Amino acid sequence: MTDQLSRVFAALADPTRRDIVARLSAGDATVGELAAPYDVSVQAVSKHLKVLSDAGLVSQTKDAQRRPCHLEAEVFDLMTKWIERYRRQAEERFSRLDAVLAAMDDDQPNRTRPRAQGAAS
Amino acid sequence: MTDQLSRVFAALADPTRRDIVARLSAGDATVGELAAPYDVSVQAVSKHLKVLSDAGLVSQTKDAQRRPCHLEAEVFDLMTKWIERYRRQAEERFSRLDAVLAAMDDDQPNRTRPRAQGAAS
DNA sequence: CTCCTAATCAACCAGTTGGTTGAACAGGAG
DNA sequence: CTCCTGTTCAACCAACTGGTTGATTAGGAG
Repeated sequence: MTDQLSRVFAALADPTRRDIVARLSAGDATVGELAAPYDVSVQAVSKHLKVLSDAGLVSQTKDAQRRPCHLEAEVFDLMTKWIERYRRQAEERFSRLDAVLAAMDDDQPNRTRPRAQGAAS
Repeated sequence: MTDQLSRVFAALADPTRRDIVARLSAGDATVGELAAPYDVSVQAVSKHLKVLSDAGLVSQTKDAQRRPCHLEAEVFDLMTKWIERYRRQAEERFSRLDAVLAAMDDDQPNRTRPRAQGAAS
């Protein structure tokens, strides 16, 4: 799982990590602050933050002993782009199919419909 | 990992599964057709399809022995909504911080700035 | 009916994941 | 210096993942 997109999706597949992202979207926070609401160890949260930061979703800076965490929102674009590409493609296919079916109905109302496979590349 | 959002993110964390989604966005396909390009067994691809269909990303119908797979694009909205929510929130926070910094500059041009953490983009 | 094809089920294996505990490190505070 | 705080490192464990092979089911073709 070497590529960033995989790391980003994998990072967000965990509810605790999504929750951490949600809280960081409201403002930076230290590891301890982030760990407080959960009944898992600070070490576990530290691991979650490592996963998030390996995915490029979070960055950490130094402030004495503290490591304030900051959300890197740009990485979201990577996902959004990927998602939008295929959603748009799928939707276009639907409308094309609809058009074809409509044309066929106009043309020969009683013909059986083809399987919706024709647009495969 | 019970909730659907987790299942969707986890499903897309695998490059092979993302590739399958990409191909299905161009048109429906059978398990065998989907397995052909990869050098893994058909069983492995069948497992990938189970993961995708458990996530609600893919549905399978029956056509004799064949199981044509179809992409369910609506599930993408679930992700997009989640992503957009927190990205927007984070971006609003940035602009608010920018406003604060601007106000400070107007007020006392020579004061040292707080750590420029928020505006880093 | 028998044979072939498409797909899934079942058992197994190596590697990863999310958690634990205990030790270590870095940096103020007394 | 010593102590306390915040965080990470290291080793370990149970559960899950992505892959394999072999058996099984479902359905058309001869």
